[in-house]
Amino acid sequence: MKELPKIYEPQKIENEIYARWEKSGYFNPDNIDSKETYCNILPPPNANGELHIGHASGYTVMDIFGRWARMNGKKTLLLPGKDHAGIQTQVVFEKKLQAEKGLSRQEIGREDFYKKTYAFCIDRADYMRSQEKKIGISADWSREKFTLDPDVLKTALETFVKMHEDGLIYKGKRIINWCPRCGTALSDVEVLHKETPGKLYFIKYPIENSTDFITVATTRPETMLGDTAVAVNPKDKRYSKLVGKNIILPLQNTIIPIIADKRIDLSFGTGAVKITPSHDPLDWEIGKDHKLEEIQIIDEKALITELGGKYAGLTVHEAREEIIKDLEKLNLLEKIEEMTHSVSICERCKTIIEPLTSNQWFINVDAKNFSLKKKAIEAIKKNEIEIFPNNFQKILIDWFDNMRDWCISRQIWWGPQFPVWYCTNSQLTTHNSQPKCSEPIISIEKIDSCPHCGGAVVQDENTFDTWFTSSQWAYTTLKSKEKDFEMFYPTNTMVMGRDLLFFWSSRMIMMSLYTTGKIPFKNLFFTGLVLDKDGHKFSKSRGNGIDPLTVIEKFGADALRMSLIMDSAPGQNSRLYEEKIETFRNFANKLWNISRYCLSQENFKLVEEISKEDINSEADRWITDSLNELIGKTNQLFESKQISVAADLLKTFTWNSFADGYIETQKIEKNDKVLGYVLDKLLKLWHPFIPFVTEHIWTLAGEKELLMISKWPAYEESKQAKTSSYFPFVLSLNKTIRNVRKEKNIESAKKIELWVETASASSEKVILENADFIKKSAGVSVIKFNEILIGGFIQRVVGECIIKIPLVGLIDVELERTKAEKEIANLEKFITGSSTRLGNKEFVSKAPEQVISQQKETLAKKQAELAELKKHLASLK
RNA sequence: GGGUGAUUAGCUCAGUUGGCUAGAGCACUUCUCUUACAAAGAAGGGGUCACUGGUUCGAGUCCAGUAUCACCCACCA
Repeated sequence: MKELPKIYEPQKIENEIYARWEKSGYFNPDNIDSKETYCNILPPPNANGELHIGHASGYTVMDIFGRWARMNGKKTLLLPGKDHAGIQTQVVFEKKLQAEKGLSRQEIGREDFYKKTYAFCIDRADYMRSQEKKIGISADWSREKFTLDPDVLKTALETFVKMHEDGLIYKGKRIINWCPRCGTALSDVEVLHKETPGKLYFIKYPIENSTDFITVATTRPETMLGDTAVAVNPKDKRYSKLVGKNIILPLQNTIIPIIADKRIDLSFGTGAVKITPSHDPLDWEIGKDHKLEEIQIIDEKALITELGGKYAGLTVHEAREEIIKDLEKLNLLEKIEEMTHSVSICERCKTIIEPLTSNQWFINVDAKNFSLKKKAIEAIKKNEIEIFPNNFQKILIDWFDNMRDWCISRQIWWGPQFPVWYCTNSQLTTHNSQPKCSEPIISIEKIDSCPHCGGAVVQDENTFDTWFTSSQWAYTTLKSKEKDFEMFYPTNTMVMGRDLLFFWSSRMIMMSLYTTGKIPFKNLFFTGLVLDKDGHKFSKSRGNGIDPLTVIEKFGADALRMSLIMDSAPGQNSRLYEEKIETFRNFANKLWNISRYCLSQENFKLVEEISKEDINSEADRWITDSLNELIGKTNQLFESKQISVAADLLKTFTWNSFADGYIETQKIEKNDKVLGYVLDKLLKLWHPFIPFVTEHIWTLAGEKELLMISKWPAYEESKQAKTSSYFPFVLSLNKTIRNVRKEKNIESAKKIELWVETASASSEKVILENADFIKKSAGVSVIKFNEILIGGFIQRVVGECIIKIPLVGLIDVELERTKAEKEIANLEKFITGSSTRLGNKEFVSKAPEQVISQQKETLAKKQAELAELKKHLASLK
């Protein structure tokens, strides 16, 4: 056996191991022969940058479940991909274009811009794929998809066609969120709200044919140019007489009505609200119900339109100042109050959103023939999808309940254009003469001329919302091979960050139910956000980012994986920092050294199965039994998706039981077969978490096949002993003796005597059985039971035994007294509590038998210990 | 305004059907380079489980309320 380095060096082996996995072909489910399948479609990162720590976190979770499934013999598919990420990528690439070539997208034109952005994405995707491999994802790269791949896109567009036929899609003028900087409409979820200090302006509107006024309060006085009504609550007695009358809108001098609407809050401002249907969502709703005119006075660049009269061309801000000045001159400004209110901003560029009416494409999410949101709610309520953490279920249902129609058109260039064509003759001909030409033509294939009149056609300028394609990802990816779709859909697991709850998970559920009639995934697992040491989000502006590749280079991929999943429950945020990663680097090294020790044993090899004959000692019984128990618990925890608890359990077993306990013991009582058996199982159990180091050790141990496809350990009930092993007692006995030796500075060559007092026959038996081991490892010459020892000795309590070590002349009476007193205090506290409980009739009558007998047993034991200790204390004078 | 989560050792966090004296890692103190491992080993200190009530024989765990923090949602003009 060649000499192995003391320190595990992940940098030297990880790439090679990944290459072996890939070459083996087992990432591809086609090469696994099984009837059972497992599928996780990986969330596609935006193909415009690089991986960040959040991606690494999600990927780790997915890969852990994936590798677990594969080792359980399932045809396992982790399907990777990339997202074109419409607006975001357009913003990123425009900046790049400007910085590198000094060109705007308008200067190179739509077609060229699209081509260049596409090439950019493909390039980034290549780089990102290499990053994903570094993390160790066992994904099938032969099936990798991009949201704009022709086959993927075709399926997505077919959904659009079908939805259009089913009447779930309409194009109409509605109020939408408009980002003036991005120059596009945004859906509700793409808008953020920010509490901002502002002013509330109270403006007097003169009542027609009267000298009276009605005062309205507004934070946006400039929108009054587009007012078409003033509304009050019908229950508001202050204004009931005015409803039905008209006012003269100042500055514009138009006549508009005073209306009653129950959506108006009596308690806010003056209770009277100016209604601007074109520039406020609620006003738009009210305007629609009252059939009010819509006057667009703000354009798509956030400038006042021609309809704004003398203010035309001003920015919103300028117009506001001018209007306030003019109102003051007219003596129509009653007062200004300071207030904070929430301002809508663009999720991508933080520009203030202008609500305005615009002609956009919408999905009706609550159609009569197929209510997307109701179907989704129904599936969730029936628990067809299990959600981790479970309480996200309610949040999701609430969100669906309040969901409004989904605006799917964007006025950007990057992304799939609507497959909709208009005949250029449609505007020239009357509706009656050529009805069909005025209808839009929906066609996935490119159209050159109008099928009705042969005239020229133009394609709809709009581009799809990114989430329109992403929401179909669960099946568009699989549908490019019909066999895959049949085999893997619905998928087993979806893992995503909690920030995607509304953006993505919700829409995937809706769209999948519509298109396939089935849920997209059976399990929906949310990861929390990864934060820095102080609990802040990682961000470029804060400069606190942790680059996954740097971490991998420094500590290894295994350490990164562990640090991302440990100490975190589903949906909970977790923190990441170097010291934490270091502890898992240290753990990988520990496992490495454990293995190094094992491999250094003569004739060592990994052992798949052992029989009863192979178990020689109490230590062997204990470790194999504990291991079996560990396997059982690990499997349960995997089933319930508690991987961090499972990893914690594995770590405790590996470090404390196996390394510190069994290996130390077995240096004296060798049993390489058990050693090989435990290591075999541990490498398998650890593999999903830390695939690189385990695979490496596996190979060094002489295994020819890959660990990645080895058989996952099964709990064997028949093997499990009825009672737990006494061996931990031997270990602690040993430890206590060694500790005494150390305290008293007894040189290792000097043997000591061990006098044991115990009423427990089983303890005595165990000590006798392990006498050789105790003698050798603790330097004991002779062991005596229940004999009277006179003279100086040190006394300790171990389990059900009092041990005495004669050490004439070496006893520090003061120290011994202190120790004894402290222990006595502890015991008395426990005994008091325990006796009180046992004296309580209710406890005795109501608690389960097992709890009571256990309590009694412990109490008796502790009382005996206490008596001994008191005797001992008395002897120490 | 509505909702969710958090609150356990100096720090970061586990603790899933309520049951022996509440755990881990890091940090700290003391000792040890003993041939798997100093990225380690041994020993040790450190906690009224945010607060107040309730249910229960028994509560870190269940219920109600309070406080502080974080996040999310919302058409507060």
